[in-house]
Parts: sequence; C-alpha cells; structure tokens
Amino acid sequence: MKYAAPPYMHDVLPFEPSKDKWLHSAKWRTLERIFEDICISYGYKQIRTPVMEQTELFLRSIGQGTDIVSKEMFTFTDRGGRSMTLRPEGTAPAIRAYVEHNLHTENSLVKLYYIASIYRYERGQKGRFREHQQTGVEAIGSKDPALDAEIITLAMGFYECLGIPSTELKLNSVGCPVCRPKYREALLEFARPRLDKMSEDNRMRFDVNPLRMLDSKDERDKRALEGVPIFLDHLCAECQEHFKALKSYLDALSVPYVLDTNLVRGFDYYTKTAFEIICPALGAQNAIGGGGRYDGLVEVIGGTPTPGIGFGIGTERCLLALDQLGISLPMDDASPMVFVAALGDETKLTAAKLVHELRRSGVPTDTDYSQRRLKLQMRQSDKLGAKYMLIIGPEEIERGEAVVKKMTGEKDQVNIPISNVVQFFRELYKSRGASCQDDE
RNA sequence: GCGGCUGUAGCUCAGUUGGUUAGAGCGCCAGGUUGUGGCCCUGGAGGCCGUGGGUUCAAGUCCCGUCAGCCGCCCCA
Repeated sequence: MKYAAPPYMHDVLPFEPSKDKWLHSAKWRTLERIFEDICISYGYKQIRTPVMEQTELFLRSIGQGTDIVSKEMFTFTDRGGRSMTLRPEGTAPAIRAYVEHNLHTENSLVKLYYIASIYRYERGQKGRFREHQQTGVEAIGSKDPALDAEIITLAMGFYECLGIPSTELKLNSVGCPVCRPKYREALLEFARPRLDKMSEDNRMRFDVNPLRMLDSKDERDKRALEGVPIFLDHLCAECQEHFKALKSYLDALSVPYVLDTNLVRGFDYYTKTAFEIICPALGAQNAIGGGGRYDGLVEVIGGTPTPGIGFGIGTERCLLALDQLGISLPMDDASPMVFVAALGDETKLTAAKLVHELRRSGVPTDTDYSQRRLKLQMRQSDKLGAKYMLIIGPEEIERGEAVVKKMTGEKDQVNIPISNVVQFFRELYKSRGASCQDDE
C-alpha cells in the first residue's frame, strides 16, 4: 500500500466497514441530522468558520498553560509568514466570528451551532484521534443560569435522541475572576507542604496550572490531596447563587447530575458552570461531551464584555459508544426505487431517456453500464436493493411497453406503456414517501 | 511525549520445530445454453508476507532499526 490516511485520522466510508462499523457515512449523516433538528427546535442557527485561525487566537483564549496549547496544536507558518493553527476546539473561532461581525447587534442573545472538524496533535488511542468532529453550540449574551440549563438539556436531549443510554452528567463550578484567585491561593497553600509527596506532573502543574492538580489520577497525588479545600466552598456570593439556581433548574427539569468537585476543564476561559458527560460503555476515553460558561472570553478576543456558554460533543465517541452497545441508528434508505435494465444496443437510448426522466422526477433510479446480460443486471439490482426493475428489450420497444418487475416481497411483474413509466413510478414513489413519514 | 501488543490477498484470518511455485472463508469478476435476482455449483482475477538491514546453504517464519495500527498513561471529545 502506497498511501494511507494521515496518522490517527480516518476516512468515513460509503459502506459499513466490517471492523470499524461506526466509520459509515450514513451513520454520520443520521447523527448530524438529529443534532441539527434539536438545535433548530432550541432556536440555534448554524455558523461555519474556517478550519484554521491565527495561532494567537488560541494562545489567548485557551490559555498558555494548557496541554492543548503547549503540545497539541497543528501549527504551521503559511506562505505569508503568518503562524496559523488548525482549530483545536470550536468555541474560540465562533466567538471570533461573533466579535468580528458584531453579531450582538442582531440580537442581545446569539445562539449558534456548528459541526466542525477539530485537530489536536495527540497520540491516538481508542476514541482519540488527531482529527475528530465535534457538534456544538454557543449561546452568547446572557448570564442567566436558566441558559446554562437550556444548554445542558440540549446536550442531554441529543444523547437521548441518538439512543445512547446511561450517560452521566458531571457538574462543577470553577468560579470567576473574583473568587478563583482566592481559591487558588487556598489550594497552593494546601499543596505546597505536600509537594514532595506528589508526582512530577503535579509539581509542574503547581506552577503552571494549579487547578489541574485536582484531577490527577496518580495515586500519590490523590493521597497527597486528601482533604484539599474544594472550590464549591470558596465561590463568591454571585457564583454561589448562580450554581444554586442552575441546580434548581436542573432539578425542575428532571435532569440528573452528579457533583464532581475535581472537574476542571482543559481551557482557561471557563467560568462558573463546567460540565462533562461521560458514557461508561466507552473505554479510557469515555467523555462524549463537555462544556461550560465563559463569561470573560468575548472580552479576551476583543469584544465588549459579554457572557456566554457552550458545549462540544464528540461525534466519533458517540458513534463508537453506539456500536459498542450494539445500538443501531435509523439510517436513510439509500437504495434506488428503480433499476433500469436495457437489453441489446437498440434499446439503450430509450433506457437512457427513461433513467434521465425518472431522476428528474425525483425517483431514485440506477442502471447498468457494463452491457451485462439480464441475469447479471438483476443480481446487480438486487445488490443495490432496488425496489423495482424496469426491463426494456427489443420486444418491448416494438410493443411500446416496458416490463415492471417487483424485486421485494412476492414476485410480480406487469407490462406498462413506456409513455406511462415515469408517471407510474412518480406516484408509486410519492405514496411510499408518505407512508414512510407516517412511521416516524 | 512515554509504555505494551500487532503488521500475510479488498475484508477476517491460517501458515507446523526456518526448507521447493504462500492458503482458506467472505467480497469482486465470469460461466452453469437462447431475456428473469436473492440460494447453490464451477472457474478467474487479486499478495515484492508494512518497509530497510542482519543471521543462515535457506526467512512470511529468528534478530535489530524504521513506519503504521491497536490498547494504555498523560490529556481530552
């Protein structure tokens, strides 16, 4: 094999691969459709941004001390000497566009959704890739905790519609510029005398990003940090009030959650609400979505101070979870309604014309291009899953008729005038479509 | 960035203690009489055994490097 997809990136194929069944484009389309339907029902509008941004945008928004910025960005210099970076997350680009195009003038609250490829230079593993897709939303312009609840219910509703059972919502508050420095001090004070008992990683975090010490999984760190002061006890009055209100909204909406006082997300811009959704069926990489409030981000990116909140959901991990659980998604029926078989050269023009007209009428139609015998054309038709076959041979041309053969259920075939063929299938297809919609 | 395991046809894999022209199933293509599918039977195409080096009379089989994949750590979706 000469070429392969770049490391830890993948192709999504037109058919279901025997091994990675989730790499089937029909599943992706279904997931995206479900996501878009929900976003629309919540009043979110789509935004599309470039796959890359100036590196500076991510340095400023995500934060220099984060793993993403320090070692996981796809950064390169373009021909104009600019440092560019493939987006390692979806929020900063959306906020950049919000600021650049003054979207706040459209509405005081702007609700956006996106479906975007994300790039991080990581070592691959089950459920972790260098290119992955996220579906996400951002709501910019309100600090109402009811909006936090809306965002969370949107995410949870998506998993439910997808059919992922038993997800777990983890919730925390990471405070604001008023209370975070105070908590940080308390944390540093607690950790300083215990540093020699902690891992090397955590000693580094102590200097660079102390909050990250909290979610270390190293046993030494866990032991050393027993009894560590927790952020929820150090929130300022405003943050406390916000968190309390959010919890009562979630309770009122019957959204179960578990508090996780060690939940610290990977971006520096989060304030107040932080959440993560995990699916225990997955392996080590079991987070299928996460997000939080970022009340300072718009200002950092150069806009007027505006609160906001959003989340991102990993497409691959959702599909992977479904496969792992043996749950199948409802998929579009991509098989043709009609397969047209022409017998002999003198029928090909008539057949080509019928194929053309059927397609123009919106009837999914396919045909044979390898001059095969009827039997082989039928096999081909069968493989494609065509509902009907239209057979045109010299005899039919002479009589001005075509054979319509039913390919599913009971065998049945009739002759109809060639001039009626398009009309016949158009009606058949329309009535089929109607009955399908009733099923949904 | 670190660690473990793996690398043979399009796919899933066999390949005996190293020994002649490397196999199976599925898939693909075609045939099983003249214009009727799904099953079945027969045949065909398709592999520099990931790649480079080494050991040996002899390497798909042993050793080393390298690349890629998988799984885990870190971190995240």
